[in-house]
Amino acid sequence: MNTQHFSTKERILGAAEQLFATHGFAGASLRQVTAAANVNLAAVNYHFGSKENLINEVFRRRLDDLNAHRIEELDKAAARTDSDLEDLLSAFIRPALDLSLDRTGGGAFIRVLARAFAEHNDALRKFLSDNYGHVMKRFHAAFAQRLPNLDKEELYWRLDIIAGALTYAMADFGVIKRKTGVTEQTHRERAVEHLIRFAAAGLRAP
Amino acid sequence: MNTQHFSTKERILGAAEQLFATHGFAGASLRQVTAAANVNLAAVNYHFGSKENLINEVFRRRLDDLNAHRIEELDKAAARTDSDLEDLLSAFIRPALDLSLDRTGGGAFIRVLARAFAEHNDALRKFLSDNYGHVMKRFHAAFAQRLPNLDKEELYWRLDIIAGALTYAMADFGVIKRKTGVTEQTHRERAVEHLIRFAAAGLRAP
DNA sequence: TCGTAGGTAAAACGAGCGTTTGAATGCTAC
DNA sequence: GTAGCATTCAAACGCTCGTTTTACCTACGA
Repeated sequence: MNTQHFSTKERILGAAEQLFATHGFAGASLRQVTAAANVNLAAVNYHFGSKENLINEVFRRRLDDLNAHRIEELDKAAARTDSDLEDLLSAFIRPALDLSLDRTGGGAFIRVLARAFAEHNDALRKFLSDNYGHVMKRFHAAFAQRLPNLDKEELYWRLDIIAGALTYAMADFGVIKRKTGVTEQTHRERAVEHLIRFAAAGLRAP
Repeated sequence: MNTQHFSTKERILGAAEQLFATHGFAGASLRQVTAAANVNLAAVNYHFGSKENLINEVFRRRLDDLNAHRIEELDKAAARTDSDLEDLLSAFIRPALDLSLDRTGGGAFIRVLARAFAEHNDALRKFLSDNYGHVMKRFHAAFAQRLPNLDKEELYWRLDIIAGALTYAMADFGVIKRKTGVTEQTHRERAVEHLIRFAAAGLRAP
């Protein structure tokens, strides 16, 4: 993580992601971050202006990719005529799984994202809604097409529940512990399979 | 909240709950807490010993009640011969709803609980598992009886997903905004109805 | 070769942190 | 009424926080 061929900005972002995931935004200090990144303390304010803005950049770095992949997968699923509910769910869920398994710290990012929900920060919510609201709209439309008998508002509720369960599962909040002999990757993939099966049945509920 | 007929300890616990929910454990200072509680700064260390211990007491105050109510409701549902899956889910979910609507700050506590999951604190997880693990066991047994064809491990996964979705819904993490003219109470009750319907279908999935 | 701009460095700023201290206060039992 | 105890209070402790300042390095175009 601290290897020298990453730029100062990249090393700060990586270290901040890890430490925000572990200790929270208030709990991780810039002195911890810069020490972990092996850069000078003043580098954060030089490159990012403030701690607040560093937090925003930690989000931007990952979310653009995540939601682009979701749209990409959704388009693929929509193109095929034989795609079902599980395929749509997979388009939404698997990119998050891939990110959580990314070896450059994506797993930490999912935990950061979960913290962001807990922060209940209005500015951040607006940022998420403004930048990624269209993704939710696209998925809603796709699901609505497959579930023509489901009330629109009811569908919104159910998608919200799925997003919550996904965040919870990917951030490893749950009580189910990984068994010895099962890799982290396998554990997460199983969680996704269970989640998709569960969510598909929930969506099909009358 | 600051009315004088509450004891100093009670006023500190109430103010701490609110501020931990809003700003997190690290983000809320004892100066903020004692100011909101209208007590002297030194009162926290006098009555609770440390900030760390104050956090523990905030949990203990609510969780004993919550899980006692869950067991109570579960026993009631189990006693009736015509009880179904939805009744069991209700026994698990409604006490959390009631707590979230409690006018003495229970709503804030649910958000504190969600933060605790995000903290990923091993000591806290052990505390929760030690003190309330038997509740999950009771519910697992009850669900297993109603779903004899469902694999035991599969059931654990699904209950974990439901707990995640519940935490997410009750802590108001979701993107669904309360419409004007709908009270907070009504909004939460609708969330619970949706959640129970969704979860019941998910549990019945093959 | 020199001037300049981009980046890094160490040190310090004022503010706020959790905690401790010791004196003042209120209450109860004698 | 007063001794003894629990509680409250103002003040201060040492420390860490995010941020700013100022000096220094280094590379590159003129």
